Amino acid sequence: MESIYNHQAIEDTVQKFWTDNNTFKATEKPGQEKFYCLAMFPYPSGRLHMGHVRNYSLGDVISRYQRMQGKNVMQPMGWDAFGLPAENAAIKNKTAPGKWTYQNIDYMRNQLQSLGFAYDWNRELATCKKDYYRWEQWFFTKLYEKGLVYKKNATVNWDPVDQTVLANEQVIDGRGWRSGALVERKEIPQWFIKITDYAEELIEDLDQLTGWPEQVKTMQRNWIGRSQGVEMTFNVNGSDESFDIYTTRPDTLMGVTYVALATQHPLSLAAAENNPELAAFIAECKTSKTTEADMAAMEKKGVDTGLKAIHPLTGELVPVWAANFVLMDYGSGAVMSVPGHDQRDYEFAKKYGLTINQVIEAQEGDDIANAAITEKGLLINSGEFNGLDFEQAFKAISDKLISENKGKVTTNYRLRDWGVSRQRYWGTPIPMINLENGESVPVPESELPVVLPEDVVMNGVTSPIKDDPQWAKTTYNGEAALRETDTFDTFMESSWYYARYCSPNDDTQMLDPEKANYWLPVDQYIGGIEHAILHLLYARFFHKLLRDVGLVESDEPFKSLLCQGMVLADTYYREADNGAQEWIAPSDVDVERNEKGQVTSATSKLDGEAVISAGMSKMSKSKNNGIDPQEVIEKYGADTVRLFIMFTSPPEQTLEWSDAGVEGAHRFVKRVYKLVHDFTQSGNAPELAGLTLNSTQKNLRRELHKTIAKVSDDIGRRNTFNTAIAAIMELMNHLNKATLASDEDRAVMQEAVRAVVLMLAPITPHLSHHLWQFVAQNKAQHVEDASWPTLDESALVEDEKLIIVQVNGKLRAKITVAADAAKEVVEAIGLADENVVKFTDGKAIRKVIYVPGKLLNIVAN
RNA sequence: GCCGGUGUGGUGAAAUUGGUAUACACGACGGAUUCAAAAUCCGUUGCAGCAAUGCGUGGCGGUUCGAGUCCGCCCACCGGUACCA
Repeated sequence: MESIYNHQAIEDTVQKFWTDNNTFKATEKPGQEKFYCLAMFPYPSGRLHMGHVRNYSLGDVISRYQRMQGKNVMQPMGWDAFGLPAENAAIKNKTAPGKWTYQNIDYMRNQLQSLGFAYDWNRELATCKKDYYRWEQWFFTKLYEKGLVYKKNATVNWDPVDQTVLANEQVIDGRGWRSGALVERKEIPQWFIKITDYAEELIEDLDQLTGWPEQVKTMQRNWIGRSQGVEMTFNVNGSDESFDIYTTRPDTLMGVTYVALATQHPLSLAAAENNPELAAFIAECKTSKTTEADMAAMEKKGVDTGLKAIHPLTGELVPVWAANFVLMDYGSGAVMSVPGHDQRDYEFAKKYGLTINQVIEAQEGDDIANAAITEKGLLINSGEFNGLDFEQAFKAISDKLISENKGKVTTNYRLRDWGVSRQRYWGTPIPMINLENGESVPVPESELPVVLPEDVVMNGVTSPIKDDPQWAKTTYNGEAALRETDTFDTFMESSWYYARYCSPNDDTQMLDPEKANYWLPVDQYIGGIEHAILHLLYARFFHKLLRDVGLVESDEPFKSLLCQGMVLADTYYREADNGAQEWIAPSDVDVERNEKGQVTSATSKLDGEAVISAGMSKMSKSKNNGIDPQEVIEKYGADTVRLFIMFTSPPEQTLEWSDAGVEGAHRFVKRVYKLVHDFTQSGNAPELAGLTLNSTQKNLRRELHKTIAKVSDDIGRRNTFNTAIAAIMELMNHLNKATLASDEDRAVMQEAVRAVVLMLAPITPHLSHHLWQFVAQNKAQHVEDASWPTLDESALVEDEKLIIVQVNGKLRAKITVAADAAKEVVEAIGLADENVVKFTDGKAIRKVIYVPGKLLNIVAN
């Protein structure tokens, strides 16, 4: 064994060993407990950043730990390869999205391999390959046959200058990022999948997911947003027209003083024909933002349509307004307004001088003159319903509406159907054909896949398959027809990749049910908390669709979920002439900070000009703030990088990236190497069995087994790898002070060194592989085939306990007592303590609280 | 806006079930080794105070013998908000 730690030589050799021996190839073994460990696959953005390193280190540590527990582990890796950044990069670098993507994959695969992750590379897949997306197309046509797919109009961001649809991310301050034009809302036909048909099951099955973080389940529950309410019809005065509204507060129905319609509601549009003010308002609203956050934050505006609606219970006429906060896409495009009891309606009514009626009793502190009374209470000013509480009023009012055939009680969901159409090139072509008569039909199975051409030139505006007059041309039943030129939302690909990994090369079917049912569900899924809703909800939905087509048996795809916190880095930008933001990498910026750490000035290293500091945000391609691990890997080695990222904080926590401390991790790795080296040089070490230990040796063994207990719990149950590493560091501090003089010393050290190497094996696998050759009992065994160290409970026994003595909750003494000392004994020793006496002298002892083996609190006054 | 989360030394963080606040590291300072440096090793390190001790976990208030942990209100930051992935 070399005396100096050479990370490069060790890591190269060990990685070659893994490759040559196919160490991590996974196969179905019916007799052995399986463990499917999956970290969310990356978008091939070009280079790994520290967020990836964190994500994949977590997955690898868990995989290797489970393998040491005797499980049949499968850990695959692949590429979420379709998406918007490839198009942008292609335009910028004058290349094709496909070429750019494949280059990135090659580079990033190398980076992953250099980090030593235990992937079964035989299962690698890339979603942009037709072998993959053909099955997605096939599945979509199955869903179409099942009636789960439909087409309807939906709103997109339209850039009127570039004549193209923009993603939300490409709209900055209401303008297109390239053209700078004011973006408009535009309605275009798009394909939808009926996720709302599964809303109930998606909410109910959250209860089965005991291995999921509560916060993620809460977010999903709120997102799906089940509510009980009443749907009712308002008739328009003096016409045959009517419209429906839904409310969860029918108890406030008697307080309705106006109703609000979407500006795109047919009644609003009709009323605008001879109302120039309304027409102007509708036109103005065409440029309003489409995202929920912008909608909620914008100023609430409206215009009176002049129409009057008939209140379904009182028959009174209430004004009908067109308002910018009501959306035509969602629900019925109309809402009832109760300004007395809804804050948004209240502010709107105050602004436009509309009537505010109070129909719920005020609680203490409420004042209808200042704000709406939004909490529930007894009804007033509601005629026959006065005095009823919420539940009674809900029932009485809904019963009345039902009996008069004007409404019904319904369960509603906030969740909307999944719009899967994108007007982009770099995605899975939607396998539909549009006929001349306006109908759409699925591409017949025999003609699948619909292949996306990869050898294209991007003009920066239109999708190449939309530009090409030939690509869409096809025939259907002998008639000329056109293919759909939209592509799928990339969440489609990421909704089933976890299942495809079970039979990645099957070219006869989407999934091999036998293999899928062996491996699924995923035992441990790991990914960023930013996917808590969309990706994880779509994947859960897809799994249920796969089940209902008969491809899998389970109800849920991911048994346990570990959501890592984002890795953040500073962001800097500069505004281009057209108002677009040009993001500058933190490594290219010189920063000055004040003593609070706030940025006082930031300048580009490239040209010395000032740049704008935009705070911390998650590492991403779009903000150009990813920190590439390559430099650190080369300098310190993969083991150090892995150890550092796992040590630096618990996985769920958001991490503001800083490499301060990476040298400390490296120092630790070197200390482990040196300890093992020195031990191997110290002479023959017998096995422990039969030896008699002195108290120093016994104490060291206790430290060792306490550490084994803690590390096993931290990794196996708590997923707190940082504290596991801290515990090993503490043990190392003890071991470094131990002598190796006697056989007994060396026997204890041998046990400790073996345990340390094994406990570190999931975290620093190259180091452990290398060191295990020198310390294993069976020198022919590789560390990948070794078992997790066993805890010796008998080594943990302690004769004495440290008791904290408090007076009135404040620490006054620490006493050591026999481990089995009775309360009376501990109390007597505690009360007699000199410093305790000082604080109890002259006071009456009111109470003594004893927490066995831990704490004594004396209450005196 | 709404939903979810986070806030503890100079820094990353620990305290697992309400029981010693700051483990383990980083940095800083002092020392050993060295011709010197790097590397390595040893020691000190929340703030105030000579000390006893007091104060101290974003802010204000509460529950409790005892609160970083539980409850209420507030502030700041992060994620999501349906076309970034």
